[in-house]
Amino acid sequence: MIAVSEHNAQSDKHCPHNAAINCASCRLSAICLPLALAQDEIVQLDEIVQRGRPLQKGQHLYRENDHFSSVFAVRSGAVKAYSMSDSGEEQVTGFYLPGEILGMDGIGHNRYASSAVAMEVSAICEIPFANIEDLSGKLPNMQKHFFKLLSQEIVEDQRHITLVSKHTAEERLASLIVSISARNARRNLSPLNIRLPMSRTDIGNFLGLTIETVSRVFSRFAKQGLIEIDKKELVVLDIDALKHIASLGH
Amino acid sequence: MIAVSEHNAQSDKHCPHNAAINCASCRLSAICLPLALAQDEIVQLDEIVQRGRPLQKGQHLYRENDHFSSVFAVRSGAVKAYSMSDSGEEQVTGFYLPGEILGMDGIGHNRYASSAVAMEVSAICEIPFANIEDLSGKLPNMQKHFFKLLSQEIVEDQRHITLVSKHTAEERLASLIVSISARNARRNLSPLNIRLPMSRTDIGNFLGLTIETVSRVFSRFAKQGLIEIDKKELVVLDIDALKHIASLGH
DNA sequence: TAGTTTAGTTGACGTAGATCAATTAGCTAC
DNA sequence: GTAGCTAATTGATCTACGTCAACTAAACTA
Repeated sequence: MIAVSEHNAQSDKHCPHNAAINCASCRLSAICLPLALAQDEIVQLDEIVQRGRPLQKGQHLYRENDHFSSVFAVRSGAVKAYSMSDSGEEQVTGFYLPGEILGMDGIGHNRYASSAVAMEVSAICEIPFANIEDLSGKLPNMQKHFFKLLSQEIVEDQRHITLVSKHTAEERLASLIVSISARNARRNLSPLNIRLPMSRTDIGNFLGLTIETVSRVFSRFAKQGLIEIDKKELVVLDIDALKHIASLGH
Repeated sequence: MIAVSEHNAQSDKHCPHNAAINCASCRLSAICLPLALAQDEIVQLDEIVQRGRPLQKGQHLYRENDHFSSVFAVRSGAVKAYSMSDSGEEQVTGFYLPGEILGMDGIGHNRYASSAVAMEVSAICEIPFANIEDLSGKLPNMQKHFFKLLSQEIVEDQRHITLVSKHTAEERLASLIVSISARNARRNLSPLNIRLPMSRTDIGNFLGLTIETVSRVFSRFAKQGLIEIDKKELVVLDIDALKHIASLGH
């Protein structure tokens, strides 16, 4: 585990990835804790959250089959979760942006079902699950919050199943762009000027497409005037058109 | 809601779908509550479980966007969950066999994200979620159990994403056969003589394939001597070969 | 500054599975 | 009985996307 608190005072100063030092003042709390948690409840949660030194690009937060002990909230940067099939192939199961929570797939069998790796320098909050369980027993709102979080991930995954099993390449990619745009908006970032933290390979893997198809569809969208794209810099020119494409049946 | 308790004493006698009248004596409890629940804890759960009259084939347990109030355990029969995309297309999100629990996708937004319909005459236990929350606050084991259930569904869904986005038609169908076989075995039914409760259309929809492809792959498996199939009666002749196919990379 | 590596783009071609269509086998109705 | 369903099978053809391959442009290094 890399994200646990280490007291390296040096790197903890003046670093944009260490802006928040507690949940109550974290400007992401509205996403991370979309809550009916009272002020004192947040304080209690705050006490169990561990904040580590930023993860460098390529560093793992946890690996598939590691013993499960914590869930994690992304504070800054971006994290990719992926699992290996028996046959050794990688499947990207999700991208996690600031305010989002990952690692909940480990609860069921006390082992993580996926690995998580930073796609860029990232700050992470670690929340030991045993403490969440304790706190949930005492605070009904907390319990409810985590039941909801888990349930929402189920719904998301089922939407993703529909996406990859019934939709065309254009619909899948449009859907991802719209999703990232919406998640940027939630954090008060521009929904139209996006920096994609993931590679084409990751996008393709996540969407069940090859890298070549991803590249071609980006080019096609650009040619149609829906986006401008240069490497990882994406400008959305016609979000409505993309939403329309994303919601088409196949 | 159809499955709530109605006191129709008539139909509740001598019916194979009403064998168990409480959780403690239900022979499915090992699956439904794969638990560290103590005897008295099971009794407390038992008190909140409502057992209704059997659902007829085609009857709904709940519908997408219905107000969420309960999760459901299948006691006998088989249930299909599906959702409608914006474009009006059906996506089968899961098949639920005796001992399995459905409806948890409703927790996140207080509305079911899918509809659930009986594929054959089915007996269902309804468990009001508010009571689960109460009980979970009091019984840490109960809380843990439901956290696990939700997490396991996430893991299952992610496996399914891999299946439909990275595997061939043969691998998908072999995987489904192996899954149903294993779930039969868990209930002490034959893992080799299977009655499929779902139509070819449902299978195809679940696996992201057309009905024709499903039919062709069944025929191919039969020709290769891996199975015998006649309508919904499936005999598995070579489970190891099917497991091998199911675990191949594409 | 050239030399290597890595990420991405674009084109030509092949294929798994979709689509379209015809046929069969139960079922229910009357 | 036979007319009218619906579910499933099988064959012939089509196509979206994968595969293979060539090329470009950053970024890394020595």
